[in-house]
Amino acid sequence: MGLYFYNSLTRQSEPFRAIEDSEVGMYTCGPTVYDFAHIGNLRAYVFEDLLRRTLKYRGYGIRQVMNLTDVDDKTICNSMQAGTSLRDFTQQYKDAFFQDLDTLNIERAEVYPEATEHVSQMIELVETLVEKGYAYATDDGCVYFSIAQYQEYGKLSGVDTSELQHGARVKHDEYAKESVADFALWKAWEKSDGDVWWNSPWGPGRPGWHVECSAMSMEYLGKTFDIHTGGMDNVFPHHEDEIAQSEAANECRFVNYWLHCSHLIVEGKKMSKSLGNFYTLRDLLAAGYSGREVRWVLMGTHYRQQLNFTFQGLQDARSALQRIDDFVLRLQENAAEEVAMTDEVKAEIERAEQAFCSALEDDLNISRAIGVLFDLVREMNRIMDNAEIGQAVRKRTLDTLRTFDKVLGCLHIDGEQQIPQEVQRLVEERQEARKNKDFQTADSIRDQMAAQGWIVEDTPSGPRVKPQ
RNA sequence: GGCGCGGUAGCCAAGCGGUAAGGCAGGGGUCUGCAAAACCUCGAAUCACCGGUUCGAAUCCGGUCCGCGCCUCCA
Repeated sequence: MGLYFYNSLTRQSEPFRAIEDSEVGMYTCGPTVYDFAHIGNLRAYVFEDLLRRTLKYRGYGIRQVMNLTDVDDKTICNSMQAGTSLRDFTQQYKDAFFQDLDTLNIERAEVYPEATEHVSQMIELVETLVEKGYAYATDDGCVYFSIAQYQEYGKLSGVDTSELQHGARVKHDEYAKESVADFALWKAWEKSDGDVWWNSPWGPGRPGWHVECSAMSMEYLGKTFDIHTGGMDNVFPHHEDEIAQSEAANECRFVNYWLHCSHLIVEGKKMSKSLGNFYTLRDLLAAGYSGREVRWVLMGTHYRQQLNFTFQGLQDARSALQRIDDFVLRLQENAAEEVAMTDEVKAEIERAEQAFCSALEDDLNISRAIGVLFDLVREMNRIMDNAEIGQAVRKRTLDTLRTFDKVLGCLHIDGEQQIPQEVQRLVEERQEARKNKDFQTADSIRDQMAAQGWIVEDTPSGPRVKPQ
């Protein structure tokens, strides 16, 4: 059927057509590095990783750009409170961010531009907008984008600028804006900014938030590119403003497909520090969960669906992954003899591969894809229960799982688990005892192994050893 | 107030006009020295509720209730 995405811009599912198949340009809104990422942020990054991996799986080349916002109000404020330079302050969270990506097995983007390294490009963009009459400078040294000048403003979010609720969180008197909906492209230096400022044609100051993504996407992906993603909350104003800036300045389409990911709630409630249900990845690791368990949970719900993150869900993930691990282990056991692949097996595998792919093609329907995976696990287990299967089938099935894992990124197929000699010796001793019908000794050896973190299971073809 | 999303078994979650995938948990069974794993099997008589459209609706339309999001820098 081909790849389909739900495009926020048109509010419907559309077939994906890349500008160039060899390299899909993708801009994914990245972290503001003033704190550790929380699981809500990470859900978005996992979603973007799934998107990236699915595109690759379908044969596209990728050029993904993810910005690191290392200057904004909060970042400046927090760094001053911490008494460190903006650079040192953000560096620790940049490092933490990449650690989190690794823990969740999120593939690296091709480029991670930092806002503070691209201020000159942002200034250029603002200058262009001023020249073209889309932006105006005020007496206090700020520059604003004039919504009134840009006819199509609101086309992404559907907001009617004339009906924007005034005053909710804006201090009217703070800025000399022509219209409340106008947004800052350049913010004049204030005392609270400390030593954080850059020179500009409008005096010292720093770029507005929205302009960074327009300038950096243009720098690394060109004026028009394929996909732009982010959280639902970015639709307005952030992405709306990006469209306005970019299309006004470049006089061409900015982005072809906008994909937005829904938020998550925790144990049925909105995640918030005051409710005590606010978690970073570190919190979950400290509680004994692994990165892949967290990845499984964050990935398992369709990205446009609100995800209910629960500790029960993490437990469930552990069990589900264990089921797959056991299946992989079973496939990896040496088959005594070569048994040809039957048509039944071949058909089963091909059907699974086909169904897995078409599920993902349908706007990344991961839940359906995972269902296909488990269908395959059950069918192949059934086949193995009923007949001896040979190496060819095992290899073919493992290859299929490897292919699935290119997208899922959390199956353990080729990680070699070395069984310590000591444990191996216990297994042999236990086998000896079992042969002599000395089950008391056999069971006590099993307990001994368990104490060392190893499980032994008896199968028709001999003992199977796996870590606890 | 404006705009938008969602409510499916004990829990998580697909399905979005043709009679309810999958995972976890639970009951029963097969296998096993015992286990474990695996397989088989049982389980939704309100798919939030009320109307409507249709031969047929969890799926479409209208209303109600509940949860959630955005409305100036929050994924």
